[in-house]
Amino acid sequence: MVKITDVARHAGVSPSTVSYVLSGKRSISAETVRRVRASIRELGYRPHAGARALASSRSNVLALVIPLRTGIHVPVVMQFAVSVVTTARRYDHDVLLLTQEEGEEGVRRVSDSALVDAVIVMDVQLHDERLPMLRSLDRPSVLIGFPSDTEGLTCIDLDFRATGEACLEHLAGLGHRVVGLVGSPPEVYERETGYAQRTAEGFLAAAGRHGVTGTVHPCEATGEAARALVGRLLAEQPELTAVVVHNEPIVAPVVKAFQDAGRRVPGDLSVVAICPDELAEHAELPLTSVAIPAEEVGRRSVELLMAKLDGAEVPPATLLPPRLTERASTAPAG
Amino acid sequence: MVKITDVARHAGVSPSTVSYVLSGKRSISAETVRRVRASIRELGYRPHAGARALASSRSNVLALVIPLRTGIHVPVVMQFAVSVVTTARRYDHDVLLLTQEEGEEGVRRVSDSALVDAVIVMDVQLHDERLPMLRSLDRPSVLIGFPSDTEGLTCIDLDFRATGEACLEHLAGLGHRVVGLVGSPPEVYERETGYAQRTAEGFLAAAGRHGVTGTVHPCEATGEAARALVGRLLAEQPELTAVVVHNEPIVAPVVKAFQDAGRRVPGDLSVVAICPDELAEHAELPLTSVAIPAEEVGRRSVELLMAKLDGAEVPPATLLPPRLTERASTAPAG
DNA sequence: GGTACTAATCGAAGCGCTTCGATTAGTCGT
DNA sequence: ACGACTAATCGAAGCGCTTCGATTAGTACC
Repeated sequence: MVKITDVARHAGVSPSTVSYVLSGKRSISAETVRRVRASIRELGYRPHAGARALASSRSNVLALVIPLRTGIHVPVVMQFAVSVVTTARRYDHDVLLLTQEEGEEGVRRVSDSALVDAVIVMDVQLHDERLPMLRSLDRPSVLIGFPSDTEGLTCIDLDFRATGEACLEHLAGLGHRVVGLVGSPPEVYERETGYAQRTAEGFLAAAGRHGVTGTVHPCEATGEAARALVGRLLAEQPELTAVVVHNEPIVAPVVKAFQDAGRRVPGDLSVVAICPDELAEHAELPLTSVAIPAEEVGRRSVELLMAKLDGAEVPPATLLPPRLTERASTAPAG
Repeated sequence: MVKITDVARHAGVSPSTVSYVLSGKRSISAETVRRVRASIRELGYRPHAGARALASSRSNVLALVIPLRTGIHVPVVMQFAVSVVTTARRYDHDVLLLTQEEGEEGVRRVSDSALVDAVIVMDVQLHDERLPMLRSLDRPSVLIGFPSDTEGLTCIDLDFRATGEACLEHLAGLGHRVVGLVGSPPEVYERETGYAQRTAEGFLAAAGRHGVTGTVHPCEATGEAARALVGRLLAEQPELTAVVVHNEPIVAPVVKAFQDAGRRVPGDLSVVAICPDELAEHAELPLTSVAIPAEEVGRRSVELLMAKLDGAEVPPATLLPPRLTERASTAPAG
């Protein structure tokens, strides 16, 4: 193994000079920098990560905690993880993968042992049991999702309230006057990630502002439940001309149920989905949708962490604006 | 930060004794072990990962290189990654996530800097450009998939040859005499992972042995291509009573195309898929299939690496036997 | 020309751990 | 009772790096 003293000898300087060339923390003459760089290249030198971490108390590794719960859309998690890794590399950091299975203990372990410098936690619930641990951690962290109490934390996520508004406003703009929100399962509205409530709030608030009749309908994530709900909607709200679907697994079933009931999409009924883009794109009928911006959330999380590691103040809450993409499932109200 | 000397003082022993209690590399009296353990717990001591890595030249971290290419089934990658992380933890190791984007350079970097002790590389191609690097690496590695030249490497994967055989034999056992293999896109049969060829070989070999007419049909991974192929099959092989589909994205389209052509599945036509279990299970019609054993591959990869790190000899090639699960898409030949 | 800088470099200490003798007691066999 | 072990423990060296003065030389100012 080639070490810093080898490089130093080869370049005719002291080890500390090599270190300063690498870190740029002191000024070194251009000529010396050149020689040292050449030696490094020639010898194929790589600083020993452990030694560096020990001496500098920085490991240049981030921990990423990914969720395993069922009901999580796997491709989105993956997209997010890739984005985190890619961005971390731009800041000369690597990413350690932790699963939620290990829970609190895992984060504690890698943090207390100084294996990582900072932590990203995905899929944070409204009343997440990991919050006290994250608050007491002596390393910066970023949460994906908003707990009910964000005191002392840094959170980032899609702005679901604005998303609910955007969906309704798109439909209102097309002339729809009676719009339903097909939402998450009922229990999600009490606990969990909080995004369900926020979407509904935004949806209803915008409906109020635009004089649209908006109603919210929680729905289990099964095809059956979706068909049953559509049946009820058709019976009870004959004026309904559009729905927003915020429940990934049943996006397709809902559309199909309306079609099977003789409604043409988007001729008789417009549909806006809140779901990953590739799901909306590759549906039988490409759907107008607001995407989960996994790539951006991942990138921004890392950027926030880097700022925190540099000792900078960062906004405690980052809400990403929704982007609505028009596809083939929405049309002006007939 | 609490360090080993703190624990030593608290327990009334020397630091080296604490270290030996932790590593078990020398015998320590039961009483001392008890006291040291108690102090560790009481003080909340965690060895500093960097210091440990520096002193022991072991980081207890594995690198996992995941693929990003399109055409890779994301949930399988995820399942695999989770299995690697979970198993690694059982051996007191963590997992560093690398993307293929970084390529060779990434592996070199984390390996040469002693950030990781060993490497797992997913999605290895027949003529993978990373092979020379992996061979020259001074750390153990395990490849998921078989390159054409496995000299000096440790590889593991589903036994695709046996998989092709198993599919055909299942159908032969049900009395089918003319069976088609709907395979990967044509180009995959030349380069890439080699699994396509092996499956086809096994399929044809078994067909020969059982006196079955077996034919192989490469197919692009689009619904259109699938429909076109099914049209041709129906026209050119009227005797055909079963197909094996080894091309994830078009499993459903192929089934649908046969149904649309008036063939009942499995009444008139049996279908065996080679694809992830959850895809076969959750299809409209649950499909008889051979699964990609992602969990097992992940687990075994880590076990192989741990053995190599212990200096043990391991088999250069591990072929996992296929498991065929009967579901609703196969029936005796009418 | 002397003080006061800044730029460039070096040497040494120290980060927290593991590991290799060395040391001390105790056990056994004869 | 004495050499020959083994079990249990300690002390010190050293892993490869960063960082903090200290040092030297050169520049600027009045």
